[in-house]
Amino acid sequence: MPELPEVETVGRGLATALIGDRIARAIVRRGDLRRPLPEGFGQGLTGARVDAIDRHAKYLLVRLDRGLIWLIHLGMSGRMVLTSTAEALDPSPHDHVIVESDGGVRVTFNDARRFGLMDLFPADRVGDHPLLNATGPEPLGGGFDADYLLAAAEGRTSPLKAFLLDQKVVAGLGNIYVAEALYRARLSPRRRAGTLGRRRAERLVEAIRAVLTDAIEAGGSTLRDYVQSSGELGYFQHRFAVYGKEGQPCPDCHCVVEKTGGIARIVQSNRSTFFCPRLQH
DNA sequence: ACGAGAACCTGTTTGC
DNA sequence: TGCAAACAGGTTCTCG
Repeated sequence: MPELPEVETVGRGLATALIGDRIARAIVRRGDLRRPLPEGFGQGLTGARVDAIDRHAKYLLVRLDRGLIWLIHLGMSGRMVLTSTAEALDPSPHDHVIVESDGGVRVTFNDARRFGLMDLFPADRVGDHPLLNATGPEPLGGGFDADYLLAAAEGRTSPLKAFLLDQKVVAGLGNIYVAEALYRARLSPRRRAGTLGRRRAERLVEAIRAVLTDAIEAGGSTLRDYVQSSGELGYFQHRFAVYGKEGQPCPDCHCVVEKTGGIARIVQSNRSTFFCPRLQH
């Protein structure tokens, strides 16, 4: 489910709910996530104060006092649900980790597929954490520009779709926002990365930034509603131009479903790709 | 080193 | 309606 904008939204929701408070209780119902939770995970969280929450790629870094970082990745199906500790504890299936603050907030990590993961480690080791080191620049940060992308794409024969999904190239894009960014940049997902060239690289960088910024904004507005109602963070449906729109008219060129018209769906790297074959080259 | 594909796991949607 | 296949927004491993 979550790509960069969703993770950003979850982080903001957690920050509002938790920062400044201490973790009064941590319950591990199932520790075999994508990787097993580390030894002493629950005890390490208990009693710690939440000082800050940062996002790096699709990871959340919950900075605790005592020099610890609680690392969270939501995987494909991970969700964070906020409720009140005043309610009775009544876990649903796939509620794997439950954390309660002394401020009365209960945070439930639910993840049916268990592709998500958590870790707890000393903050001074953040620089050499293998998971965090495996990611490229933040797309909304200063290190991501046409020069960088051009250099990264040099000589690469893989399609732009696979290239942009590679977290070492740029951090935080997933299947949805790659499709949306390529559409916005008018670039075919099948184009070989190495054929990008400067002008297209500039367009692509701009499109990636714009698509993510829009989605984060949309997440911010849904956050206000969700925190008050369902308590579920980060699950929002931004309106997409091409993702999931197979067979529908292209929003920009209005081409319709014939041989060459409408939004097409193809499979690349075992994932669905949506694009407008008429506009994207 | 790179790229393609399978694998991890479970729930939901689609198709016959 | 029922059942099986396909599919799901992520990452990582293996193989060529």
